[in-house]
Amino acid sequence: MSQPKIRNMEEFATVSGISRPTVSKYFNDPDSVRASTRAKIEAALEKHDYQPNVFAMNQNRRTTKNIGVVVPNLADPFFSEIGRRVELACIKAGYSPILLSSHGSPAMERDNLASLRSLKPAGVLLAPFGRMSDKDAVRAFDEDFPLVLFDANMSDIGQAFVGTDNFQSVDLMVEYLCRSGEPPCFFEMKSPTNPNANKRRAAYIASMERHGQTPDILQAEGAGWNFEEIGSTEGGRFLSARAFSTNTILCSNDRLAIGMLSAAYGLGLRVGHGEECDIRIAGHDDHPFSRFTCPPLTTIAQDYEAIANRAVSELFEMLENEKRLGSRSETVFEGRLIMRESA
Amino acid sequence: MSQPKIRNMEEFATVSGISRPTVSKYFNDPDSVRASTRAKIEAALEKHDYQPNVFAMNQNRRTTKNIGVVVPNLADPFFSEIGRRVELACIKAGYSPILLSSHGSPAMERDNLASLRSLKPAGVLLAPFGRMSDKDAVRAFDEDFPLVLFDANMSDIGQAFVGTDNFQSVDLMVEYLCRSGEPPCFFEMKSPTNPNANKRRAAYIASMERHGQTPDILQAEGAGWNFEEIGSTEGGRFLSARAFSTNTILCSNDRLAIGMLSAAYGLGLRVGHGEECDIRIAGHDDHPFSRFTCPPLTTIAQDYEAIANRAVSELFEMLENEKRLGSRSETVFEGRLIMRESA
DNA sequence: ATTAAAAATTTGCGCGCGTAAAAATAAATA
DNA sequence: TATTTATTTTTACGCGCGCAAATTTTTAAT
Repeated sequence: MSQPKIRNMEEFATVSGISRPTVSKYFNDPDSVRASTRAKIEAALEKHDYQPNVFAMNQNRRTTKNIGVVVPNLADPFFSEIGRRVELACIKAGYSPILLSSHGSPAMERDNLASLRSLKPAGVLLAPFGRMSDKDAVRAFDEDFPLVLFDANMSDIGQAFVGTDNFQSVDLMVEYLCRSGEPPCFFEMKSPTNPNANKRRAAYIASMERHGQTPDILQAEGAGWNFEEIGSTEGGRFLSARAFSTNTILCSNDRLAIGMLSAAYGLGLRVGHGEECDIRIAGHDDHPFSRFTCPPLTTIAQDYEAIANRAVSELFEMLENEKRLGSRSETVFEGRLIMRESA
Repeated sequence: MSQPKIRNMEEFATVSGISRPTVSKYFNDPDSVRASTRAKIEAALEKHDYQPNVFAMNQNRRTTKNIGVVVPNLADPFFSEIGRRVELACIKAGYSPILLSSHGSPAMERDNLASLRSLKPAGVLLAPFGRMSDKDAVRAFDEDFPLVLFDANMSDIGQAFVGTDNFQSVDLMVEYLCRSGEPPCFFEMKSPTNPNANKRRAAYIASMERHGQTPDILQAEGAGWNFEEIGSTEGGRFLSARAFSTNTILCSNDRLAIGMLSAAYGLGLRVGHGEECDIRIAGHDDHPFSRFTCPPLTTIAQDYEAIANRAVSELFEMLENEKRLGSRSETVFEGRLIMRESA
């Protein structure tokens, strides 16, 4: 922080006693210059607080240090949580993450990818809508940039996918519920926005049959992202109509379960696994608030940290190898059963 | 979408039959060129899908079209909601919002402002931590860029502030609670991270005294952003110690209230305003999930939409006038009482 | 038709940096 | 010390566009 303000890299190179191209090299990778040179530059940095012009830097670069991160909806705590972890992992690796939410709209997902194009990102981490996504747009993007999908898979798109093993996680829950009481019914959205929902339904059916039970699936009308609202309204309707064949309900995700809990409360039903309880309700995802529902929600915890870290490391591996791998990798982490009072 | 790909503005100008500087002018403001010229350019755009290089554009521009939006914590639904609305309002106005979360850390708030500097934003909308913020950094930023604060105020920083009138909103709640039952105690964090918390405490005291009641404030130990956790643990402790002087508790915000509800449930207390209930619990903010708590939470709704829109319009007014206004404007919107079952 | 105003073009410079190739220097090895 | 190897410097060019001043063309008004 001295008087004469540094205006550009040329001036900074002068005051640090190093040539400009070398300084440029330093900023692209501090380890690529000799230790003594690096020390000189960093000494100068202490005094003069110069930082290269981002726009000029990226103009001629083949690839920038930008990493695009696109999630379907930041208002959903699941995505805000996983987005946060991805963001931090990128910063830690020396990249500039750009976190974009599609606000629940597949059209905006397309727009977000278009915006990212102009930022020449080194790579992109995308949690796609899935079936609702503009498949052509995503595929085209995949061809132009290193792309890693997380949370929701799309067949043959992206160099890698990282998510949760829904079959394992749902089976874990079904097994627990069957063992500890009546077998679960399954409550979900009629037209789910997310491919995981379909996998969970399939997993539920398979798991129930394996346990010699008959699957019972109830689907809520309604579209959009107001899952709590839908869970409450439609779930309440089913509850008061006694539409569930058993006293145990497995919801496709925690947000539906939270709505269902609200409906049960409104109907005066006692939720839980105690003797005096009327029904059991379980969810999936370990939503940040599911610890504080009444009663606390039994659910499956996805390993946010592992998913985020693996997605990032998959991408960075691609970036280092500089070339697309021949094979597409799919990584799924196991879910953990979180036993609380609701089931 | 034709064969010969357009590489730069020069080429695009050629195919559209317009000179490059005029095309440049068009991209900076489509209305600044003659209608016939605009038509020609847009016709060419249909065929050739060219878009200017963002980095080259911003390199020499005095001011970019970037708008920085910084919130303390996107994991908090309040900020994710208001951030979303601000983002959309910016896009609508033809700007490029860059939404940054400080993840609960004032140090990252400082870093975020530093990152924004290098993006030469046309203006910045900041929801600061307040007392915890790096005041010097924010003030310095204010001197270099058009800055509008929202949600939390900092005296004499920013050209404008937009938020909620805590005195009005808390008074509304206190008045309702006093009228409909026992006067409220006040539950809050001992060391709040947000200036609104202090205003709400002061508002509570003032309002209670106006109603001829004695204020009773209980403060929870603990720091950080796990408000539900703190509300549950500390709130539960106070509840079981019968530390509250009345049966009515006004929480400083909804997240604390959600924790408190969870604690009350654990203790077997019936929450609500009915005859058979033990305590009443109320919150503040109309958190997206407060409709689905058990029982649904009585609270104060902040006018997210109005705050976001006003903050954006305040900023854009500054941008148009091109110069800093002499006076600093402060706008606060009234809160609405949302009566549900918890109080 | 003449004039004035508005818009478009031409010309030309420069932004701040990436990058490549060749030359010079330093460090590591024999 | 001589030689090899790794870094750094020099030199030079270009990226894609903003911007300003002067000139020309178009449009509107008289």
